[in-house]
Amino acid sequence: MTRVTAQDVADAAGVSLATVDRVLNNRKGVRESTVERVIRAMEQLNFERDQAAATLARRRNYRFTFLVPSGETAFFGGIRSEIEIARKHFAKDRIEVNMIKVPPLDPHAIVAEIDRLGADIGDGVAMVAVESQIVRDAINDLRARGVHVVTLISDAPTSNRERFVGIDNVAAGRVAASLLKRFIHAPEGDVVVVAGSGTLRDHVERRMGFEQVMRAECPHLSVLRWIEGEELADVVEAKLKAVLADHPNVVGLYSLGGGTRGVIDAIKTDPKKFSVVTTELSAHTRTALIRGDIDAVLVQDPSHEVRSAIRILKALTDGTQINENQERIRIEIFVRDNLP
Amino acid sequence: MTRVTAQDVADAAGVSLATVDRVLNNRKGVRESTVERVIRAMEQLNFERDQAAATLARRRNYRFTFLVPSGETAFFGGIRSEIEIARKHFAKDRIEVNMIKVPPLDPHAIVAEIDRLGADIGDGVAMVAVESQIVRDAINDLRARGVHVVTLISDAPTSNRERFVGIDNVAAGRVAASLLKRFIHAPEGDVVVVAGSGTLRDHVERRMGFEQVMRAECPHLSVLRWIEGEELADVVEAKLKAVLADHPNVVGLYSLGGGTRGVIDAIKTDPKKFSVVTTELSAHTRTALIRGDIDAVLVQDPSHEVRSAIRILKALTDGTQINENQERIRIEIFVRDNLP
DNA sequence: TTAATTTTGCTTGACGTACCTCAACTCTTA
DNA sequence: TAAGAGTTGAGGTACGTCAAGCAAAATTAA
Repeated sequence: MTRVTAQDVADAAGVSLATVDRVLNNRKGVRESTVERVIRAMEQLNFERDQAAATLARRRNYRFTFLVPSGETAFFGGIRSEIEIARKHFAKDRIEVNMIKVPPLDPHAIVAEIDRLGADIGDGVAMVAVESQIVRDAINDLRARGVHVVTLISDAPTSNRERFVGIDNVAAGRVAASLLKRFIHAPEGDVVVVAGSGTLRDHVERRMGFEQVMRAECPHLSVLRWIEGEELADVVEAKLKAVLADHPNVVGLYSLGGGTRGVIDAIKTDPKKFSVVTTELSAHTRTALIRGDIDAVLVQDPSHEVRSAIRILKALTDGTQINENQERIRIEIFVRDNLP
Repeated sequence: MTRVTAQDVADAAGVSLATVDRVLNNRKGVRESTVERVIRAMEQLNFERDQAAATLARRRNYRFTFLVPSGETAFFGGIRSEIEIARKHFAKDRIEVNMIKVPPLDPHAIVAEIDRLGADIGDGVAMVAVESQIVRDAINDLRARGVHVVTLISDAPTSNRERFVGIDNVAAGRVAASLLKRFIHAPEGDVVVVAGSGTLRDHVERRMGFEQVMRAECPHLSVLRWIEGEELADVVEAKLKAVLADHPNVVGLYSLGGGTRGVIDAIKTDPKKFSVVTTELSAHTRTALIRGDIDAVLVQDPSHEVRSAIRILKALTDGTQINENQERIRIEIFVRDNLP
C-alpha cells in the first residue's frame, strides 16, 4: 500500500503535475473542464495531499498570539502555564505561539496592545474578550486585515470573531443549579451565589443559567443577592461570612467565578451545613472536595482550550476543516472520586 | 525569526551535519563527549526537529490495527464509527488505520485473528482486552515481535501492553456511588446494580468501586444482588422488573454496563420513585435524562479514546514523548443540562 | 486566415530531515 | 609501531509538495 501522490493523480487525469498543482492550490489558468477531470481523478484515487510535505515546501511559519489577563487567579495562572507548555509543543510543527498579558477587565488595555503589536500579531489571535464596543471594533479590524480571531473562555458573540473556544456558560450555570437541586435535601432554604465581575460575559451567563433552573424548578429555594467578589479571595471571604451571619438558613452555595479560595476559607471552619458547587480545580478545591467541604466542582480544561485554540487558528489559516468532535470543550464535573 | 535547523546546530557545536543526525536519531558511533556538546548546542539554540520534514524524510507509513468487539451495543457501535472517522482523518498524516471486528467476550477469537493477520497487523495494535491467559500471551508475543500494543476501554494490566487507553473504572464506580449517595434523600432503602458480564474487567472494577463507597459511607443503603444483563436490553428489562417487584423499597439504581435501554424501559412507566445513574450516552439515555427518568450518565468519550490510542501508538513507534495531559481519558458526568 | 489570449507541459530548485556510503582521522592495545 | 576499533566528515539521494518561469499547445477573437 503506497501513498497516492499528486503525480499519480496527474497520470490518471492525463495532465501534468503542474496542472494538478494549480488545481490543488486554486491557482488560475486552468479550464473548468480540466479542473473537473483532475478533481474526479483525485476522488477516484482517494488522493490526500501530504500535509507534511506541503507545509515543508510552503516554508510557512505560523504565528499566533494569545492575549490573556494578567490577573492572579488560579484559573488564568493555569491558562498561562498551559500556553507556555503548548508553545514548546507546537514549535516542532512550525507554529510559533506568543503570549501577551494584559491587565484584566480593561478593554482599553487590550485594544492598546493590539495596536502596539501591529503586524507582529501574526496570522491569528486568541483573546479573552471583555464586553466592550472598542474590543469588538478591534476584533473586526483584525479580521479586515486578514488576521484570524478566536475568543477564548469569554466570548464576544456580536463581533466578527470566527470562533469561540470555551464552554456554554449558560449550560454551566444550569448544571450547577441542577446538581444543587438534587444535593439539597432540606424542604426549603436560601441559596448563595458568589461571582467575580458583572462585566465578564461568562460570569453573567452562568448566573443566568443558574437562575433559569432555580426559578423554574426550585420554588422551595430562594436565591439571595449575588455576592461580587472581584476575584479576590479576601473580599469573597469577608462578604460571604457577612451574608452567612445574616442568613442562618442557607442550604446551598454556588461559586461561579474567581476567588474560590475565599469561599473555602469562609465555610471550612463550620461543620458542613449546606451543599456547595464551585468552579476552578486548584489545590484548594481539591482538598475541599476530598474533605467533603464542597460537593462538586465545574471545570473547563485549560490545557484542552489552549490546544484547541491553536489547532483552530491553524485550520483557519490553512483553510482546512475543523474536527468538531475534538474541539468541543466540555463542562467537566468533578466530585471527590473522579479527581484527575 | 527563522527556524533553527540541524545544520545550525552542527555549526554551533563545531561538528558535521552527519554527527548531529547521529545524535538526533540515537545512532551509535559518537563519542560521549561529542554527544553532550551537540545536545548543549541544541539546547542553546532551542532546536526543535521539524516534524514535517522528519516524517517526510522517514518515508514511513504507520500501520495500526484496532481489534474491537463486533457486538451491537451502542457503545461499541460508537467506537467503531469513531475508528472509521479517525481512519480518514489520520490518512493525511501517513497513518493507516485498520479495524478488525471480533466476536465479543471470546478470547480465542481475538488470538485467532492476531495469528491470521501475522505481520499484516502493522506497527501497533489497539485492542479491547478480555480476561484470559491466552490473550495476555498473545499480547506478549506481539510485543516480543516489536509490535506496539495498547489496550482500549478494558485493560489487561498483567500483560506487557505498553499503555491502557480508557478510564479508571474503579473511580467510575466510586463516582456513581458518590452521586447516588447525594441524590438519595430517603433515610434508608435498597440499591440495585445492573451489569453486563462478570468476565469484563471494566464492569468488575466499576462494581468494586461502587461497593467501596457504598459500604464505607452509606450504611443506610443496602446493595441488592448484582443483575447480570449480558448486555441485552430485553434480558435487563425482564430481570430488573422482577427485582423491582420483589423489592418495593428501592431508592437507587446504578447501571454500569450495556443494555441501558432495558433499564430505561423497565422504569419509565412508573412515576419516578428513585435516583438513577447509568452509563452510555445514546439517544435513549439522552431522552431519559431530559425527561428526568434518570439523573446522571457516566461516560467515556469514544472519539477521544480512539484518537488517543492512535496518537499513543504513533508516539511509541517514533519513540517520542506522550502528552499526558492530552491523553488522559476523563470520566465524564452528564446531567440534563450539559448534554453535548 | 492570423493574431492574441488562455491553457497546459516541462523542468528545476527549494524545504529540513533521514539514511547511506566511503574515506579519513583518532585513539587503544598488543 | 602497527593493526584494529571507534569516531567523524563529506557528500549524495530521497521524501512529496510548492512555486516559479518559459515554452508549447490549444482555444478564442479579430
